[in-house]
Formats: sequence, C-alpha cells, structure tokens
Amino acid sequence: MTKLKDIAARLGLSPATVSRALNGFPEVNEQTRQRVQAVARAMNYRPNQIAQKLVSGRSGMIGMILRSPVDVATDPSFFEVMAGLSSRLADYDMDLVFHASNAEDEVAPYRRLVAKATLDGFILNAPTVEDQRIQFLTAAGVPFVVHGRAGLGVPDYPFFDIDNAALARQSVALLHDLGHRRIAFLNGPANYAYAAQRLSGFQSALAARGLVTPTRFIRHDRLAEDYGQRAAATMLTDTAAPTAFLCASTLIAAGVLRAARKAGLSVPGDLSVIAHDDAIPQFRAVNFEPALTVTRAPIRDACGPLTDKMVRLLDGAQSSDLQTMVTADLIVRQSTGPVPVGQQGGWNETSVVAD
Amino acid sequence: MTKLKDIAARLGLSPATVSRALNGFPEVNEQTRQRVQAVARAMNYRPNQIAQKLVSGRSGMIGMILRSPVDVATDPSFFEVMAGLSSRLADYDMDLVFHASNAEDEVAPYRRLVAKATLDGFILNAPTVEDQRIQFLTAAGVPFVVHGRAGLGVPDYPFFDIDNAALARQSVALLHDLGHRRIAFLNGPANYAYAAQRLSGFQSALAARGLVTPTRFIRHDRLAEDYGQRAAATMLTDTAAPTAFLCASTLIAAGVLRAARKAGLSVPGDLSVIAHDDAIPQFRAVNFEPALTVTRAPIRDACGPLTDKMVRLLDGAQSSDLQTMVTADLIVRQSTGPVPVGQQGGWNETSVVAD
DNA sequence: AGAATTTTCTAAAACGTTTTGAAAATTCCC
DNA sequence: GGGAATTTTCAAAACGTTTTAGAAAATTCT
Repeated sequence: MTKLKDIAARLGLSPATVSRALNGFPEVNEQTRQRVQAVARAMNYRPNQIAQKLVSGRSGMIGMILRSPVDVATDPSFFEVMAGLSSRLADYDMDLVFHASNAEDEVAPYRRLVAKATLDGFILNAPTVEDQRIQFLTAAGVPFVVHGRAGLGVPDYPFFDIDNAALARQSVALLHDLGHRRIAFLNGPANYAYAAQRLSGFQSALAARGLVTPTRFIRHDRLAEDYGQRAAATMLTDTAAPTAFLCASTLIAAGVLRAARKAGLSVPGDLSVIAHDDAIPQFRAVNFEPALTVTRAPIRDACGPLTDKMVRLLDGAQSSDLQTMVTADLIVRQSTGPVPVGQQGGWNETSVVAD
Repeated sequence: MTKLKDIAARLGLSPATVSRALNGFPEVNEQTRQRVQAVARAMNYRPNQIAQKLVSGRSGMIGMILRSPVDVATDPSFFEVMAGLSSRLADYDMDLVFHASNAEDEVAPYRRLVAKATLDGFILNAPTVEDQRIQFLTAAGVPFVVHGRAGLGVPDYPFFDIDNAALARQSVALLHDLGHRRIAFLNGPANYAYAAQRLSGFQSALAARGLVTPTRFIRHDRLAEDYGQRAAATMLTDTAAPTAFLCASTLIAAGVLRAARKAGLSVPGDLSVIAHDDAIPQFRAVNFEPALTVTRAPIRDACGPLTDKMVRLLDGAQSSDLQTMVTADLIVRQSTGPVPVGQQGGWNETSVVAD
C-alpha cells in the first residue's frame, strides 16, 4: 500500500502539500498539483480511510437496523431502500452498516450502537405513530434521518416522506368523481404513521364530500395478499357492499382482485380498485389483470434524498432545511370505473344504505 | 468522550498501562487492573474503534454484496443470512457492511471495494458452479468465506455448506423405498452450485437403484411457487406422469401441491411430494396442507459457523481447517406415501413406461 | 547485603491522514 | 532594487489507540 509519505518522498514534497494537492485545496500550485496527481495515479495511491476517519472524527458509517420479525413481515420495502441507500452512500465514500435485532425492545440496538459511538448516524424506516427510536435518538443527540415521519404534522427532524394524507384524498376524489359513494379502505397496520396519515386523509376527503364509511369497512393489517382477499371477501357479502376499494398496497389489491373474481364480480364493471404503489420491482401494478389504478411513489426515489439529507445533516445543516414531502402520482389504469347503476347509494352513520 | 489518557491522568498511570490493564495483558498488577477497570467503568470509557483499527490495520468490517436483481428474486435466504451474520459479528465487535450492485458484471463491486481496501473480508452467498467472485477474490488474496461452495468437490477456501448431493440421495431413497420409480425433480437454477450438487446426488441415487428420470422431468428454475405449479401441471398430464416430486424448496412444493389439487390428485394418496426446507420463517413447511416431508437444514445455522470461520481466517487460520459440510435432517411428514397401485412402473431411457 | 531476576510500569514510536502556524518563494508596486 | 503583498510550501502537531524498548521497582537468590 502506497501512502502519502511515499508520494511526498518521490516528489521531494511534504505530505502536507501532497494531501492538499489531492484534496483540491486552492493554495497549491496548479503545476505541482498535476505532478502530484500523476504520481498518485502511477503509484495507485488509495487514501487509508481509517486514518482519514481518525482525524476527521467521522466514521463514514451510517447504520440501519432491521426490526427482525416486524420489518421482514411487514415492510417489503426495507431491503429495497437499503439497496438504494448503499449505492448512494457509496458515492460519498460512506458505508451502510446493517444490524438486525429481534429484541422486543426496539430501542435496545440503538442504545448499544450509540454507546459504541462508531456510527455517524442512523437512517430509520417505517416510523410508528409515536416512534420510540426517534424519541431515543433525539434525546441522545445522535444524527438521524427518517424515511417517513411520525405523527400527522411536520416534525422537527430531517425526513423524506410522501404526502400520505393527500394520496388518500386523491384516491377518494377519483372514486367519488366516478360516482362511488361506498368506499372501503384496506389500510396498513394501525400503529404505523403512514397508515394514520392515510386514514386521516381518507376521513377528511370523505367528510369534505359528505360521505361516510362505517368502521367495519376500514381495516388495518399487514400488507399481504391474503389480508386483501379475506377482508374483501367478507365485505363483499355485506348487504351494502362497497363499490370501491382503496388499498394500502398493490399486494392487498391483488387479494381484493382475487376475492372479486371468486365472487363473480368484474373489475372495474362491478367493483373499482385503487391502490398505493411503492413500485417495488417484484409486484408490478401494470401487470395486474386488469392493470391497476394507483397512486404511485417509487420507494427508490427516497434513497437519493435520504442520503443527501444525512450528508448535509452531518455537515451541520439545520433539520428544518432537510425535510421533504412529495406527492404521489395518480395513475389511472383499468381497475377503476364508474359506479355500477343501482349502487350509487352511500352509507350513512349507522351504515344503512340510503339510495 | 473519555479517552485512555483521561483515565491514565486520573490514576497517575501511563496510557500504556491502562491499555494493557483493560486488554487483559498479564504484565500488569492485578490490583492496579482492578483500579483501572473501576475508573474506566466510572468514566464510561469506550475505546475509539477507529483508533484501534488504525493501529491494528484491521477495519473490523466485513462486506456482503447483494447482486441486485439476481439475488432478490432468486435467493430469499439472502437477508435471513445477513440478519444472522450481523448479530454474530456484533459479538466480535465487527460490523457487516452492505452493498448492492445492479451491475451486469458481478465482480465489479468487489473490485471497487478491494481497491478501497477498507474491508477486512467478504462473505459470499449462493455461489455459481464457476463463481467469478470467488476466482477474483482468490486471485486478489482477499479473505473471504463462502456460504455454500462452487463445484462438486471440496474447494480450497473456507466455506459452510450443506451436503446437497446427500440430501438429494436421501430424498430419492425415501421415495424409492416407498415404491416410487417415477420421480421428477424440480431443481433450482442450473447455474447455482447447490443445484448442480443436488442434481449429481439425484442422478447417482437413481443409478444406484436402477432408476431413470427422463430429462423432461428434471427442471431448473427460480425457487418460486408458480414455477412449481406450472412445471408440475404439465408433467402431470404426461401419459407416464411422475408419482413423486422432489422440490428444491418448500415454495416450489407449494406450487406442486396447488397443481395436484387442481388436477384432482390427492397428496400423498396419488402423489408424493418432498422438498428441501431452508427453514425460512415466512414459509413454514409444517403448516402446509398436508404437512410437508422435507430434508431440513435451517439456513440460520450457517451464520454462527460463517462468522467463526471469518474471524479465524483473519487470525491466520488455514483455509483447510475452515471447511464445514453438514447433512440435512430428513423429516417425514404427511406429503409422502406409498406409490399408488398400478403406478409402480418406472421410466426407461426412452421414457416409455415398463410396468 | 549485593547481584540477579522478575514484576510492573513508562516514554516514545507507530498507524496514515489532515490541519495549524510559520517559513520560503514568488510576484507586485513604486 | 527594495519592501510589501501574495502565493506556495513545509515542519510539526493532532486524532486515540497499541506496541516496542527499556527503566524502575520489587522480589528472589546466594
């Protein structure tokens, strides 16, 4: 391994100048910079990252922790995000270190790693409504960036999130404009912030349009196909069955489509289905039969912003300058259509059909 | 952050003694060791890992690289292994750094990371028959440990693997003892070493028992349910349909069971199904209907050995001392039974039934 | 008691960078 | 051509540990 000193010796310079020449400092003669760079390349010089880290006080390592049983089952996007982050971080010569914990206490691994003080910061995924990890890291003064955000408002830490409330409102708007007045909502697990946000958007959109959805048509569960199928199957047997389903994920929508098929209902003839689409390569909404109408916000899009925010946060930027909320695209495909005739009646508070 | 010097100052000792006291060196008075440890604890001392790494020349970081489209689709065990490894490595105060690459050239990310020289070693997953990564790392002299092994024999690098050939032989033996003579094999993708090893075991077991399976009943594809379903469906329409299926994964077996149901065949009455079970929490072979007979080798079991091997390898152990091959357990449940009467005939080379 | 060991500790070097403070070299201006 | 201003370079310190070489203190031996 050639080191700075070797290059310096070869050129009759001091290590200091060589360091500056390579790191683009202005106070070094352009001509010598050229020479230095040439020799560095010739000697195949690679700065020793560990040494750099020691003097800079930064480890260049960002931690991401998997809540083992929870995330794997609940959040298929975790690895998608991790993969994206690792490439982006590599651009900054930073590394993503991965930890898994199956502790009941989700804060425990953070406590341990913060004590070790070897990571520069954390990236958090899938925050819950009152996320313990966020509370701990805030109290500990450790830098972190959240993919998503806890609560319903704008918090005081850096985050990248989609506007979940808006996305639910867009979906309701589309369906209502098509004449639907009985819209069921197969939401994600209730403890997740995104689910709470979408629920809030859903409710407010309904209210704004004078609609009502009885609680038995609003469900919370893991983003899985059989949840969609089972929930839809029962709801469709109701005397006042929904004419439209809003699904928290394409996987849930797949279940709903299956249930519809089994019930002999055509989509979008008898039933409209709309879902939110994270654009995870495995489950493609376009390939659905019929192609799925979705609000679309590729989860991959979060990776760039999240890394940028982390880097800038470590460089001392203000949290308030590191908050982004993007709106999802509404993509109308074949799974939504006008409400079937004779089904235009809405639910009222006591969930009796008034047609 | 309290450092070594602070403790030394507080006790009127030199940093050297403090360092030795904490690291259990013999040449320090037991009494002073006690004092040092007490003060270290009182001052909440944590050694700066970066500094340790600089002097030791080790980074304490082990790399694991995801071949992005390939692994995600093909190897559901990747993250299972990663999660296990990260906990085990943590016991040694080492970190697992994760990288994802969607480059066509699977060696590229290794080349890049080896050049950076910041990782102590790599853990490789799912080797192919002639694995490029292994060849590169061997040539580069970089430490690595393989989960699995390339080729059919015993290679010359550290690895942990299950005896894939034996597992196929066990399965064939069980089925043949039950009277089956027409055994189909839904194997994994042909380029993976494990698939080649199982195929070899399958063939040799058949040969030893005077059986033959025509190539149209041996398939290679990704470990997915619909592969199992489709392949089984076609095979079952054959005039000399298999009476038993050997599946490379429980997921494939799930597909086979579906195909059997659709074809109106009962398992194990009309058809026997056996699979290899990695024991990944998501797909539980016990919960199958009927409960699945499997060769079982929990993938989690690899994590401990793999980390141990890596640690010992970095400590200078011989590769030949770091090779483990374990045999899978054969667990007989409800999906295997005696061959149906009238179906005892085997295939011959030209795949005509001789009964 | 003095020499020879052994035990216990220390000062300083090392790991490979970056950065600070100062010195040397060059350019500028009159 | 001489001083000031500017540009370019350097020596040394710093980051926080471990380790080497050796000194001091304590113990054992004769």
